[in-house]
Amino acid sequence: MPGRRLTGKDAYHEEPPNARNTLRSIILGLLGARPMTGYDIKQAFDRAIASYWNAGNSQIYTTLKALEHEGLVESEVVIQQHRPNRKLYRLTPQGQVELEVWLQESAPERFTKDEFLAKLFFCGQTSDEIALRHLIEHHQALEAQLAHMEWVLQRYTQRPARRPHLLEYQLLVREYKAETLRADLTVTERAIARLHERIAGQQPSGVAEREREP
Amino acid sequence: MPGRRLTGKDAYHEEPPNARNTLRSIILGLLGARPMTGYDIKQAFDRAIASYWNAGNSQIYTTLKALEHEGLVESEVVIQQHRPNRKLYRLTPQGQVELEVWLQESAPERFTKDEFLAKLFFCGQTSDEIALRHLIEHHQALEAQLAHMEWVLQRYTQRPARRPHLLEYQLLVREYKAETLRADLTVTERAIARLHERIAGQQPSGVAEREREP
DNA sequence: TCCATCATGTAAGGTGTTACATGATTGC
DNA sequence: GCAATCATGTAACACCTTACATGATGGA
Repeated sequence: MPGRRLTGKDAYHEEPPNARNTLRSIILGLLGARPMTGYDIKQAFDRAIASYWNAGNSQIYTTLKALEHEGLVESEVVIQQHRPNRKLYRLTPQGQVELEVWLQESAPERFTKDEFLAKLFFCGQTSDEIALRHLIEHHQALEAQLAHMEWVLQRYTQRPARRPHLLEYQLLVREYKAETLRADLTVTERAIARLHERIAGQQPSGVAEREREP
Repeated sequence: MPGRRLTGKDAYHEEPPNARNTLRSIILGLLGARPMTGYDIKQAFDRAIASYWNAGNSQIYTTLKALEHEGLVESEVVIQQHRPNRKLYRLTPQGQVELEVWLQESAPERFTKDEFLAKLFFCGQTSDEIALRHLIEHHQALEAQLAHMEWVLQRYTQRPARRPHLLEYQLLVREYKAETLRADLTVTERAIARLHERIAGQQPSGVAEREREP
């Protein structure tokens, strides 16, 4: 065990200038509510957080190990009879502190990446039909996202809720995201309608085999 | 001209299963409109694309090199008198093809990452005052984004525009993004108002250690 | 029998960010 | 004199994704 006396990270860790560490903070946040396994955390992502952050198992398990190595979380193996054992993680006091620091820091507003918009931006270089297809597919995806959110919302609000105060902000985020989705749906619909019109109006001579309203 | 019969890359390139290559495609898209230098491309990002994609110089210049190495773009050095020379890139026919393929592919809808929402989600574990601060800062950031978009919009639409068809979709994306921003502003304002009320209503007494629910 | 769920991971490789390096010209 | 603009890059490293590996239980 090399260099154990130095409390692990403080001595030669030095927080690289490059680290954003959002995933770590999210995991700390989840563990702040209750002890969880890697599996639980993955489910939390898929059920509640996926629409604005996500992570694969590989990232989750390795991050948990790193956090434990740094003393921010600790684990305990819960032996089970008819299923694989669970490795249950919980925050240490240090982890609690780190979480509080993160919650108080302002989040730097970094641009978000959106491949759909990036592609749409260049659609002037291809045909309107293709652009229309992208818009329609995007519309479907937005509807699916909204549906998923509402589906999960029910499973959430039916149970009495362990800590109503925690739930409040979770619902706020949900509302925020839902509102954004609805706005996106509206703009997308408007764009689809406009494109439909344009395409119908400009090609009275049949191109391939598309039919249109008399 | 080495290995021309094999169309260049097919032979030993093999496209790793892991590659999304969005940045490359965006650069191809920009060069599809007109020849550009790395510097021009960076400006295009900052001016037009930054709200849904961005890249640092390092990524741009290395990607341009990679693209040239693969034969999708070619460059020519333009000598200048009183400034550094410009290395002007343009699409090759191959690059044109790759761009068209990308424009036709459906964009997989991947979740977007939003550190602000992630943090807000956990704000039940800290004080309402801190949450309020985050919301206010976020509101300011949203307004700044909108302002920037409108500022750029003017410089754009004043000039007669080289190719109006290209501009159309660029304006659509802008409209889309602006609409989203306005929706976000509205939800944020609503949340701020609610929080203000709550905070005002619940603490006629001291601030320090709150804890109670009558 | 086949598939989904529970549960924990490793390996490989692409993507993105920050910091650093250079250097002339123009405007305040 | 100082800062911004023009212009091109490299190095280091953190972050994220995909694919792969394992194995029992319980239901259709």
